[in-house]
Amino acid sequence: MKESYLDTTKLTPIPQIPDFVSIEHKILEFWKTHDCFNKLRAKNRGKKKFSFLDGPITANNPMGVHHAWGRTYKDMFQRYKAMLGYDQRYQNGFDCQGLWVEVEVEKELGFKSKRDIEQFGIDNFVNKCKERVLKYSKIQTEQSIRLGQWMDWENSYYTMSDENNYTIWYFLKRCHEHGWIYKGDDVMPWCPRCGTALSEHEIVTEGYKELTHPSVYLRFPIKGKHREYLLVWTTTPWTLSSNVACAVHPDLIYLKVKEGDDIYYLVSSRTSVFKNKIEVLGEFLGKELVGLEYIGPYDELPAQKGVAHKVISWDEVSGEEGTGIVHIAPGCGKEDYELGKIYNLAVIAPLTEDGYFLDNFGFLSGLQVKESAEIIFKDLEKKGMLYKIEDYTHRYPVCWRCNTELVFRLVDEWFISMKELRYKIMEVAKQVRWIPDYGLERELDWLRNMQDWCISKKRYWGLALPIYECSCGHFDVIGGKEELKARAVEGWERFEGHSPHRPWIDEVKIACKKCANKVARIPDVGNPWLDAGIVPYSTMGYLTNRAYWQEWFPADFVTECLAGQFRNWFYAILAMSTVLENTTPVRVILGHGKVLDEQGEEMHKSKGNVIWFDQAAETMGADIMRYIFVNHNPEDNLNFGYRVADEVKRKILTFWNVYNFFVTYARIDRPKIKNTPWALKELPLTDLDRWILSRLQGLISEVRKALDDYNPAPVMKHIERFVDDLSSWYVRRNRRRFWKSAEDLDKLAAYQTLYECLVSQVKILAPIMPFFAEEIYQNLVRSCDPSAPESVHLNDYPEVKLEFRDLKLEEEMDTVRELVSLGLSARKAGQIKVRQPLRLGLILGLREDEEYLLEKYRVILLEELNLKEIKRAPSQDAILAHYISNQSTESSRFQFYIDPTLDKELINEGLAREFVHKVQNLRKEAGFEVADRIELYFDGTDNINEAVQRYEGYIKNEVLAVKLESLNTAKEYEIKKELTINKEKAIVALMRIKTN
RNA sequence: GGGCCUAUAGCUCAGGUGGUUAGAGCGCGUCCCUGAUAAGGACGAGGUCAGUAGUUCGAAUCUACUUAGGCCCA
Repeated sequence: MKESYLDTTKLTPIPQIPDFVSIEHKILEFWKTHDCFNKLRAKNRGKKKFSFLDGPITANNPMGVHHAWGRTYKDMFQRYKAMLGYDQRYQNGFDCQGLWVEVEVEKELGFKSKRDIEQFGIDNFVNKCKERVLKYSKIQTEQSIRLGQWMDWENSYYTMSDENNYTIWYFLKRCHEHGWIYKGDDVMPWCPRCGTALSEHEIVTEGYKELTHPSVYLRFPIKGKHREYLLVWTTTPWTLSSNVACAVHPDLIYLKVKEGDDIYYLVSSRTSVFKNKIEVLGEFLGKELVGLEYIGPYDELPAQKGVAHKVISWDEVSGEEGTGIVHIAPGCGKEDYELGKIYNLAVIAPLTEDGYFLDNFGFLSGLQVKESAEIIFKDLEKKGMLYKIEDYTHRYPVCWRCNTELVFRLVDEWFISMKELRYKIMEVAKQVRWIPDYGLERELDWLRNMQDWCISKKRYWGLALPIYECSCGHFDVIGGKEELKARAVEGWERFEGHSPHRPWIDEVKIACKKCANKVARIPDVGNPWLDAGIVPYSTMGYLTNRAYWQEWFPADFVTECLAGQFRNWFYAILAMSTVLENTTPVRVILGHGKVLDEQGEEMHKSKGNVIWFDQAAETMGADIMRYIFVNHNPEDNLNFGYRVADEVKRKILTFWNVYNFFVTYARIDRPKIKNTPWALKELPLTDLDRWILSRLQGLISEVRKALDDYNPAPVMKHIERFVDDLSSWYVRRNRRRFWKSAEDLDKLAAYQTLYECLVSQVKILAPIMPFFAEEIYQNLVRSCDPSAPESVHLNDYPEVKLEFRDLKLEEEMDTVRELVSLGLSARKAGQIKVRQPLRLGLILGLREDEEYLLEKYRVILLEELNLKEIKRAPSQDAILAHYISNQSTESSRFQFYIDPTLDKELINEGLAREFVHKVQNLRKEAGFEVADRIELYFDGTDNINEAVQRYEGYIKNEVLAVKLESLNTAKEYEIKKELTINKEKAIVALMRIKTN
């Protein structure tokens, strides 16, 4: 960049208040027209690398404001690194496969069950899923662009891509080589509507609902005894069909009681369940019941044939609810199943995939599980096994997608064993820098406790698990497309040309390695976190371009929402990278909280408190949203809304005002500002100039430190503080340097200083508020300096210039501002307004070696406080009795005293200043322009007349009056008013002078 | 039941390694400024730092427990 003068005539006047939304649309157009993003990429190509990895967004719906939080971080850090010169990939990602897409498509098509899908045709259905993903990925792209995200949108990755799917195959094969893949039967939570098990990752807390079900007390006759019964309680009557045992706690006390003619066994703490008076016949420990045989409720069903029913011992039995005798059905409950393994119990699984009773369940067969309770109760009553029914409210799991009540079902699923792997992943997790740092603890806790990873799902749209299981029991895992082709013995030609999805992939059959039989792929699809977890490999060409992968792997940075990702994406990328390379896929993970409404409540469509992204962007503006997000502590949830947006707007408005101030006067003055900060070195800088420049270096240093440390929250605070210094001290103290008519170097120094502050500030803001920064940059820099980069985002990030740093000066200025504040406080205490000049201020507590400050900053102190003299008080003796001190003396080591004595001279000056003030108000009231010259006529009390005469020159100068005369000489005027000036009356008339 | 996090002014939040009088913004009150003006500024009121017990010369800060809320798991 060549040093040159700015052409300040090119500055465009700006509105009082920025219209963020319209600015943003204009800038979007500008970036597009000038291809700014590609110019940025070209600028940094081949330089040092910053590898950001995008966690895929589910392309299933339009994006919400909560997505905008993470995306703001993603964009901000990439923009920041770009301004530091880093080459980047800018790849966005879409998550495509999985049940959530299927559910939305089913809703669209009005489907109720898997049968509807199969009738429709799996190929048609899968194509619909693909279409939906493409539709919403396009919408999300548009929304992200609206947010200001700069990404290589043409090159977004899709988890449904061939490369992604085949890289997962490769991963699964590697797992299989370790012997970690197995088929397990387990009792899993199952959604009868979706017809699939829910993996451990999906049973989330919101997946439970408070529900009331009929619970039932039953009596099971004990074999070999007359009218003696086990009293048993259950909340899931349908599982009684599969009862094989009853469990008691071995160490709790049980009772044998008599009610009428019947004898019951139950735990001693639950006798309140009886309907009538009872008589206790005996008392013993639960273990004494173990081994008893009883007649089960459905022994007559074919499915129950040959099953012996016994009492077993279980430590988990509670004496606090039910009867202390627990009905056990290993085919219908997870814990029951575990117990069944220990006691070698029969496993009876009663339900089909969609929740109907199987054929060998007699009168129940073909019945929907949900409709079975009443029928079962009636049947039990008929058999004399029903004791009583009672409503019971409990937390019951429901399907997180369709809200259907879950059942537990015995299923064959495919798993990755965590036995060895979990400890390896834990080691890898420790290589990551977690922000917040407790993230590591959370992840390790999850890893310690997680079960084997269930990777299969009995659905249609998803990764085709490359598992080929032969009827002989042998199974193979295929590691890629080529391998499949080589092994194919049938159907390849029907598959070729299609994506590796159902139903096309299922055409291909291979030969079993063991028995040479033809083998089909298992019909299951994969867990979607496999899809997202592979992206550190698949998107960087692990299998197709290893050199490229090595350049970009591991990623330097990812950022996602904390909620859920420890068990989902963070877990998946760590697990898969551990298997493939035994190393971390990412160096830094920044997690952030959730977006709530302004009341701190979860946003829900049904509550009507949702703020949609599009609406927020078009109402408050994307930059304001970004400001809100960046300004927030990432680990805390964020209360988002229009009130907080207005607050933020007001803060940024201060900066806009300073910018406006600069533009207004620079357009009038046309100062010879240069386009480089080094011009400052040749100018006669004042202490205030040097002070704000030093503060600017401090700001740059703090902001860089925070961003380098992935710590965004303090950034806006630093910026706000600087803007406050700039506005309420630098500009306020220097106004007159800009206003004065002389074109001297002092004025130029002020302009050059303010310009440097504004331009640096704009660049500092660029990654955070890219539109706003661009808007100001185009006017402030680009319009007056054609040699400047075309976009603010093509600039280097500001660097600290140590030669402008002066910490001692900053300290001094802090002291000066503190003194001013104390002086104002003293005035307040004495109820003397600032417009009334005073003779003397005295400061107690100022050290002798600090006395020079009063000389050095004399003008500032005297002007700010409207004093004639300011002095250090060496001791209390210097303080006279009538002096007034500032109020709260404790907050400072200084005490500020003013002498409130007013003499004639001071009173006159005070009157003159008050007179000016009132006349200025009148000018405004009359609607004059700030630069309009006026004729001023007045008549007042003797005191006022005297003061006005005495300060005639000052008054004329301040109110731009060319004439200041007695009211009776006025021929015409535009406004005339009686004023009260310090309790004295005056009449004033103004006449604007016409300029041609 | 277990793990992690949080609790500071009416509201939203700052307060490395313990150190006198606990801060900011918004809101509120009083006032100032009026050439940034449907802005800006000053001053002020407002807090037993969730509670209890401990460690310490000294605790918002460290420890334990309790209570309330959040996230995750069982």
